[in-house]
Amino acid sequence: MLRNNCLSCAIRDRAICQALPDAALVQLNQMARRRTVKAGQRIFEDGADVPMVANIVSGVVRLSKSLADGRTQIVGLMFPTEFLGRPFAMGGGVMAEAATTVVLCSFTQRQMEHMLVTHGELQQHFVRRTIEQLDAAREWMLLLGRKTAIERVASFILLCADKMHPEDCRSEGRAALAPVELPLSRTETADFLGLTLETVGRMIKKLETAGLIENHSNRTLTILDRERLARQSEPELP
Amino acid sequence: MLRNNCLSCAIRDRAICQALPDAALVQLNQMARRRTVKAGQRIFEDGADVPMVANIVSGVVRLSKSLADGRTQIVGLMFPTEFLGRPFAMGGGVMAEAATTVVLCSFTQRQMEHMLVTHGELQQHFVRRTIEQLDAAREWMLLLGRKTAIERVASFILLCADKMHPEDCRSEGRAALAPVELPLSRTETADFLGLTLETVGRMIKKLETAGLIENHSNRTLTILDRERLARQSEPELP
DNA sequence: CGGGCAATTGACAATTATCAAAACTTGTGG
DNA sequence: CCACAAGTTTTGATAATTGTCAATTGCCCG
Repeated sequence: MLRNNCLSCAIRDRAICQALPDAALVQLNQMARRRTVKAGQRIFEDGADVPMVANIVSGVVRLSKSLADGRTQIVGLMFPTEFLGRPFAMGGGVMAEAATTVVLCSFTQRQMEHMLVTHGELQQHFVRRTIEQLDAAREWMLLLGRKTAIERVASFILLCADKMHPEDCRSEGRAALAPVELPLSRTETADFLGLTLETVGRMIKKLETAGLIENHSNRTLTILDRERLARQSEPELP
Repeated sequence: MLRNNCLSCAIRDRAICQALPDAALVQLNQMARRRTVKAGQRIFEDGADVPMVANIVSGVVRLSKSLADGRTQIVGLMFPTEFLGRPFAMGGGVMAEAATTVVLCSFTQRQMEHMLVTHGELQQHFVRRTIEQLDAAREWMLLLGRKTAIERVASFILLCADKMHPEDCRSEGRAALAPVELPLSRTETADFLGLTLETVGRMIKKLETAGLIENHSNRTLTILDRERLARQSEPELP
């Protein structure tokens, strides 16, 4: 009896499961547990009793680290199809929380480790995902260490747009683009960009005044000129 | 005929090779190539003709990313026994250069991929190393996004001390500690900490005035009070 | 011993943070 | 459906950390 149906899963061919042939999915089905986590709730803490890993089916997860006095840095945002957790390793000192309501397809760490060892292609997909996270972290290090406040905010808006509407990246010029749902509050955005909430707000306004975006509700905006926004997100060649 | 001797290698049981039994080392020996890179020289660029990977035998490698206008961020420092390069993936947009004179034990990407697929334990050690790099990157994101200038400099000195003299971490209190060789110039340090070289210099002096360190030549210093330096590197609980 | 790069020092500017108050959402319950 | 409360966000005034620019000093190596 299958508790879920991997074969008809929304992310079946975009998550790491894509590495597995239909046949092998039966095995996964027996281990997978669907779980919904409401916005703001903790998904796992360092040193949880039962270490788990999961595919993100929908929603956005934020990973964060903090200093003892409360200063917080969001060190990663994870979107649907991404793989959360760390087989073959512990710790890392990050906390995972649901930024929006999240649906997970979860496994125990042990279960996943077994699958990875058994299925070589799955292991390779996992390695690739991990390396992608490393690349994303380093890209963000460049942002945190060297970009100005307005460049950071522009980069963040583009990141959200690209992750939420992958199609639009390719569409040319200033065609009407779908509104972007920001998965973070101002405070969280500030913690992601290494700024204060006030500075984030001011920069968003600046981008709006410049006509690059249009700000609707607190969490929604439309990109009016993607090209100029991209130019604002990092300098161009002289 | 063996070009090197893995069995007697200085890092044989600390690099990922530790995963392999002596018997399997014969295979490695046939592929490994020792290579010395002088300080400042490029090790690999993104999209090199022959993608390579390597164990760092001695010296320090810096990984960096840049914006088009020249702003640079060092996104990783790699020390002896660490594994450089990315099997099963390309790109990442980072440049690897020798920070000091470096000795590498290098392989082509293809060779290493073959070894990883063939030897499960090696693969797992590689995964663990990659995850360690991810953790290090995230720790640095916290530093870049949220720490003050002096906290950053203190953190950097401690990082160098710990990586160069792993023994001293355990030694208690204010016993005489070996002098620390900084592998980076002021400019490079600034690019690692997301500061300017002037600010780095000022903070080093501040730490010296406070009696936490003693600054010898430009690249050498001694930690006089490790405990207080650690306290300066991040805040403590109230 | 001198040339050249690297580091220090100092004066000043600027970006971003801090603090405080007002305006606005959002959700709840009558 | 409206009113109200709580939490966010915006706005403004001011401060502070860090950056910029320029000049000097120091150090390494031929």
